[in-house]
Amino acid sequence: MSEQYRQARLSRDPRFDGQFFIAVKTTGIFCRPVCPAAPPLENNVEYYALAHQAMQAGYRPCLRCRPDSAPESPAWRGVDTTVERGLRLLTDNPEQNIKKIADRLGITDRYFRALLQRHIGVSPKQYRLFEQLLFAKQLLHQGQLSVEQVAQASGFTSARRLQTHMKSITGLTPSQIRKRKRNVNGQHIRVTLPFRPPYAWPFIRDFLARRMVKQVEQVTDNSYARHVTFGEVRGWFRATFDDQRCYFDVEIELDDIRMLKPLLTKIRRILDLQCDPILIQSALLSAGVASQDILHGLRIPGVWDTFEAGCRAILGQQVSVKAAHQLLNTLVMHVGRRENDRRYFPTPQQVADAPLQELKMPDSRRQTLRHFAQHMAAHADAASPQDWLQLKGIGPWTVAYMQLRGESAPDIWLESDLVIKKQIDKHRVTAQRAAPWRSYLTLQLWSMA
DNA sequence: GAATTCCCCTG
DNA sequence: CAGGTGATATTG
Repeated sequence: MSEQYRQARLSRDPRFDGQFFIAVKTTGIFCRPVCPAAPPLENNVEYYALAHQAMQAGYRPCLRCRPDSAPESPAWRGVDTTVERGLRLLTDNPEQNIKKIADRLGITDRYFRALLQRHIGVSPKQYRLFEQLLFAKQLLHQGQLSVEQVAQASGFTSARRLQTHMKSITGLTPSQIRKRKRNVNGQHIRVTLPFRPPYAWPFIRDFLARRMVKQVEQVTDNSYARHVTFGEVRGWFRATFDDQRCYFDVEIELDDIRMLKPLLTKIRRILDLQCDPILIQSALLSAGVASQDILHGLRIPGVWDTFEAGCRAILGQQVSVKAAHQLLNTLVMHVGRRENDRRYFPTPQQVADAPLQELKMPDSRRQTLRHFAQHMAAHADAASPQDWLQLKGIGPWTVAYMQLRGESAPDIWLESDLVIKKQIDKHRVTAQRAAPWRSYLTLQLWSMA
């Protein structure tokens, strides 16, 4: 195992970035496999699967390669182990208390602590703290936000707390971490979101462009931008693709800086940045996709949330992508809130209350859309696929589409889709062999049509 | 015990 | 003024 690590770090191959971390015993610093610094001697090196473990062991993050900005490991790496699920829950629900998380895992909080301690040597609380610190570190490097704002954005209740912890873990104060002067005049917050190459940007771009909602989204040759809302909080982002450096350069405007983390999580999902393309590629090959047909770096193009995905799916029933696109734009034009030249995708309540007469489609589908919106308005947080299926006019295809695009679920197989049916025969693929990544197979087949 | 808040220092 | 730090009272 350590021989593989050795080769991976010496080659500095970005495909290994985020998979493990290299701690250097002589300096007390830990790095990413892509660190530009001279590779340390094997004798002086320790390997860790998680940045948190290296920090727990007393190492501080390297200032050159910034382990805080390594791409996240795939969400599904060992998706069945309780530990991995627990870690994911801890990061995805930073506010929720440990006991609740243990409940969701079906174990007691005491056992959860013990489990984490044994497997990764970090307590749940520490894990969260390290996570916050790494995020804060990234924001400090970006240089747009004050220390106070960074503290807020990374989930600390005060700048004081950020300071103490930052100093105790890295030995440096927040402003020392920020090597350049703070850029107060910068218009936008800027963050880089890394991915593991390759990334099939042209595919994602064209996919998004063909379904783009005017005034809400904007797709250019190398970027995707949109206006968003988190309840009352409004925001905007633009993610610009950088193939060379293997990241998206993201500009952000936000009313409430505390929403920064949730927004970045959304963007990561929409652009499917945590995907491990090598894994996907081999899944596609074993399903029987010809190697010259394979789209290298294929990702799932996400949408903002399941409600929006549901609207898109319902409006896309029985019609072409082009017609669905037309309907979607009509819906947003008439129902979405408008402010100056910007427009926001409508909320479930807004759609539920709208007459929807402008939509040129059968009345039954209008009803479906309305019922769906009412349902989503009533059960905003507890929406589940089973519930959606109960609604008249929502069948397996629609639900699958919602999960594929709205949740970026990796294993959605749109078997009832007409295009997919044709493609299965034509290319003689065995979908089962692509599990648990059949969403990618679905997209691959769509793209070949 | 740890977090929070406040005060005051420095550049 | 922004940021860093020690001291203090309060809290669970």
